[in-house]
Amino acid sequence: MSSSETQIANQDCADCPIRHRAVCARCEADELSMLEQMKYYRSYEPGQTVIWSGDRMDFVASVVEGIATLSQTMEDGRTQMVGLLLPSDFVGRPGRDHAAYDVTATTRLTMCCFRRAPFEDLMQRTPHIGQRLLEMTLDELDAAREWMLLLGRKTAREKIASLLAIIARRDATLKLSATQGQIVFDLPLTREAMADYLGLTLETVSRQISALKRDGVIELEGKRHVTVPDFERLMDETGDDSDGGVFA
Amino acid sequence: MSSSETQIANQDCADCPIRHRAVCARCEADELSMLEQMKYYRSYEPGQTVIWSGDRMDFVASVVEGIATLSQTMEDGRTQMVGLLLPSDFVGRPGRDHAAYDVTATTRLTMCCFRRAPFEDLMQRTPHIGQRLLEMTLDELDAAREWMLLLGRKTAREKIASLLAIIARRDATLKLSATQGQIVFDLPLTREAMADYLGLTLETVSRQISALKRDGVIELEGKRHVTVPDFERLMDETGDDSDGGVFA
DNA sequence: CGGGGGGTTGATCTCCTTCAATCAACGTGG
DNA sequence: CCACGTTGATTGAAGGAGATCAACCCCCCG
Repeated sequence: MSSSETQIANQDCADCPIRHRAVCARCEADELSMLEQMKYYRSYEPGQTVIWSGDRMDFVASVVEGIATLSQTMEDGRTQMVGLLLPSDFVGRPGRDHAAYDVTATTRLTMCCFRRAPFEDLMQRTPHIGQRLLEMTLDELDAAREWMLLLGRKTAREKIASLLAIIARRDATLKLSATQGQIVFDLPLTREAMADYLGLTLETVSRQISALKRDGVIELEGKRHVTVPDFERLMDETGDDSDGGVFA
Repeated sequence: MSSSETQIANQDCADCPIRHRAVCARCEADELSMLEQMKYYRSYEPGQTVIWSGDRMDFVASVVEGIATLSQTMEDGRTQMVGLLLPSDFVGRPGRDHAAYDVTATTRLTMCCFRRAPFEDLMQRTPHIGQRLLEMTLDELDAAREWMLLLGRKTAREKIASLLAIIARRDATLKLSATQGQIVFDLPLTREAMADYLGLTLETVSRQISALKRDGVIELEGKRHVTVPDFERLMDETGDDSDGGVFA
């Protein structure tokens, strides 16, 4: 546990923004109240480390608000992001008492935490939690495999386009706007974080973003505010086939 | 379903080589007999495709014997392996009726199959299956993330060394021999398959294997038979830190 | 003997990294 | 209020790791 995190008041599960998508999504009223009793919130500032790889981890948690990254670092400092944690995503692994990755807040972050032992205990008695966690883990596995294709086979330009497309699509779904035509959003990551995610250097990231701007695929206002005039055009740059991705 | 696969006689679950490690690992006698009633075996020849990405998939299965690969291909032919399926590994996703990846046998392959609907049905009533599947999926997710680090940040030489180390270690555990000092094993993959796994070209794979041989890290007899005179030396070439990997 | 699959090696090219300078935005202390 | 340092980003020049294109080898099999 890091020193400068803040402990904040619990919110009612009924009003929780991630109620229908997190590990608790399938829980009945009685199951939910069990979780409600044991939950507690923690918040972190942008840039703050939630946990270091190898640290003892006595809790599991759901991201309620904000964005965090999951990353691995080699001895010589090379680092690779292995996951982007968005609201409703789950942190920690039942049955594992040490963190396997570094978890870092990139924006202000609020997490809904459960001490590990009681959570695992409840999971044994509540199939709904395990079922939902399985579903979420399978989704993460698909995402990880999609990322393996990106890391192993895509060009720098395709990597950038793919990342932008993913963020754009996520943002559009969140705002309930259409994923076609013009899309506007803010980048939640620094150039360095993007580089760590994409297996590139930050200079290459910067150059490719400039190139996409020069070619009219995107427009930039400041460093972070992005306008995609034609989402289809962006998709063409990702190298993915035109249809819906994993499900052909 | 491919045309030239063979249907073979069922084996008794009690004698099954993967009984204690597959999805069925935690099942009680009664649960096991339910699975036993619905299971059927299929075999495939080396090089044969088990299923194509996008195909309808009416079954799930466990690998009983042999090795298969899970891979993704882009329209222009670039392909990336996203998983290596070894005995006891699970194929297919409950709740998904189309394959998300190409599955190909690299050796002669035997799978223990279950039709999807009855399997999902049983899974609802049998928490032991879901629990074990969750555990296995979490392991796969860890493996995928380790592979992301390899694909995104390791050099060609480190990639080859890492792959050799993984195969060597797996082989040693299988033979119950020590993972230190001299290790001998056979490569289950062609140079091309290795390239697809590592995000390299087959030429680079060949060159780096030659380099490791030249430097005395490995010895080759034929194209496939490998001797690692000093496993620690090989580990030094992987770029991973000396201690146990994911669990620091 | 011919042919093909799998593998090695060489020459060249290119995309991305590396190293470095520069810039804009921002905060801070004299 | 301005000099200064810091952080995040852009851009340039040079170099290198790995890709690409191509020739050739080995071995098995029909």
